[in-house]
Amino acid sequence: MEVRTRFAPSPTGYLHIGGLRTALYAYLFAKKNGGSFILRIEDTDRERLVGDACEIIYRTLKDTGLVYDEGPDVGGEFGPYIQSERKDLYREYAEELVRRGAAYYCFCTKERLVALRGECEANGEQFKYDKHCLSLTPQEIQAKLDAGEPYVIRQNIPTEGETTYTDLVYGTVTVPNSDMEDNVLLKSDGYPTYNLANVVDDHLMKITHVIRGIEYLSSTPKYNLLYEALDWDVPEYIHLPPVMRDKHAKLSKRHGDASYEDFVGKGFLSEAILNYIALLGWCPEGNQEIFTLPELVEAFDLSGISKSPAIFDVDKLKWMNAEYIRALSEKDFIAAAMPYFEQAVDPDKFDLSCITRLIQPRLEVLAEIPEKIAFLAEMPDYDISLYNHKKMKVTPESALAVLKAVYPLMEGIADYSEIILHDTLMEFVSELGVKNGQLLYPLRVAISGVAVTPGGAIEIAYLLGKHETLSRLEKSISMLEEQLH
RNA sequence: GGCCCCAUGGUCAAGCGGUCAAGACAUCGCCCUUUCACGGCGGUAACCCGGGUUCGAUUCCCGGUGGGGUCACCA
Repeated sequence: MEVRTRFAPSPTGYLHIGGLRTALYAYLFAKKNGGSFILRIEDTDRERLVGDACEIIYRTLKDTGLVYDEGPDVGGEFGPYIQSERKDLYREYAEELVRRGAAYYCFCTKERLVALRGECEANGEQFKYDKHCLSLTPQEIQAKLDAGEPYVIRQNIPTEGETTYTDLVYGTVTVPNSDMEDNVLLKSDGYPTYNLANVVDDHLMKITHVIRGIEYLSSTPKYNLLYEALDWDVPEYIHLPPVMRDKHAKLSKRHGDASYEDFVGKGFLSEAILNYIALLGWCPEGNQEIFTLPELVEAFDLSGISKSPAIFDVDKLKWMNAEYIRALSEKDFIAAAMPYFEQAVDPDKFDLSCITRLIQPRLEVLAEIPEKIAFLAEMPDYDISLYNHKKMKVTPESALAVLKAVYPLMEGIADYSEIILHDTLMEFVSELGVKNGQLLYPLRVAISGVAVTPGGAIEIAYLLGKHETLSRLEKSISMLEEQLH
């Protein structure tokens, strides 16, 4: 039988990291087994809908390469793939469940439910619907229906016994039936709840493996009771441990945790994010950590899925992102970095290939680019204490002397290329009989104006061009002269 | 609180009865070096506790503790 998995998000906003990981695993499992990956939108809660949430979901899955074989915007033979468009379907099955005794009409008012809840709390008991409407006669039910009384359809859970199933990650899970409640299957607005919709759709869409968060682990027996009542095959279950922000809390928007889009906005590469979250809760057999999507598909195996929560570690994501940045070809790097280049400099004025060579190995996230190259656009005001370098035995005084000596030399370079610059300066170093740093360190400060730069004096002098370099050098020399005398 | 699930360094984690208990991130030190990175080398750091089972438990069982999940006309 063909393996079919699905990612079934509810369109309530952006796609968070945990949700994206669920989608990833569902995709990997399907593809690893040569199966299909389906996207289904679960929008049965009409009050929590967020306008463009579906678009965000489509876009994120496309950006990350998690292409779904069937879904709202791509079609498929089991559509529609948006639950609100399947509304009428659920009522049929809810009524069938009623006919089979696995569900029943409930006309209880909100007020009665609230009262019941209050009563339970007063007695220190766990609230549980009391099956009040289960005792209604068919005639009574029909009368209420005819009178147009609002109603819901509830699942009729056995009061005794227990329900067991086997999860492919967690193993055997057993829940006493008495602990489960007669949940609402069909709401008074005619929409199904998750309890009904997930069962109906997973069956109709021929989903073979249900991959979802662990929050469904203990309610799965309820769903299985539904499958059984309808004489349907129960799918395999793969529940996933949560992705945590820290030891106590899950990653969530409410706590301001970053979403996939936030990370992209900060200069994280899509591939790096996906690679990192793949390893959050799953471990491949070997020690490989950097994986392309196809490699992940190849390596993915259920036995590597962890059972305990995993804390999201931005530091490791940063490291991995840096690995991905460094692996980019020059062309790809420039393309990805261009928006950031533009924030700091006029890209037309600089040798981007050279800038790339300098900053590519020094970045963890693309967003660091502007701050690292801002000095190229304009030399900042700086303090002459920058010239102090103990190990190099450089002081503002020694710097001044060396800068004055090197100025005419640089002024005299006719063919101002990186190589000539390098050879000229290195030759001068040996003439002076000093260490490289005693010339190059102060020179770098003099033309950059900052303590830390990507690349050294030679590269910076080249990037700046002869005119700008000399002008900055001149400025630095006069500043030193002014302040030292 | 009831029920379900989980438990190896700060973090991700390998391990699946006998290991000096992998690897990665972070951290620390050294090397490289014109600053900072990159790169290379090395260090610090872990089996939650108590009972069993066994010749032998990180590994199996039970209890405790700790953590997570769930108890909606949300998913």
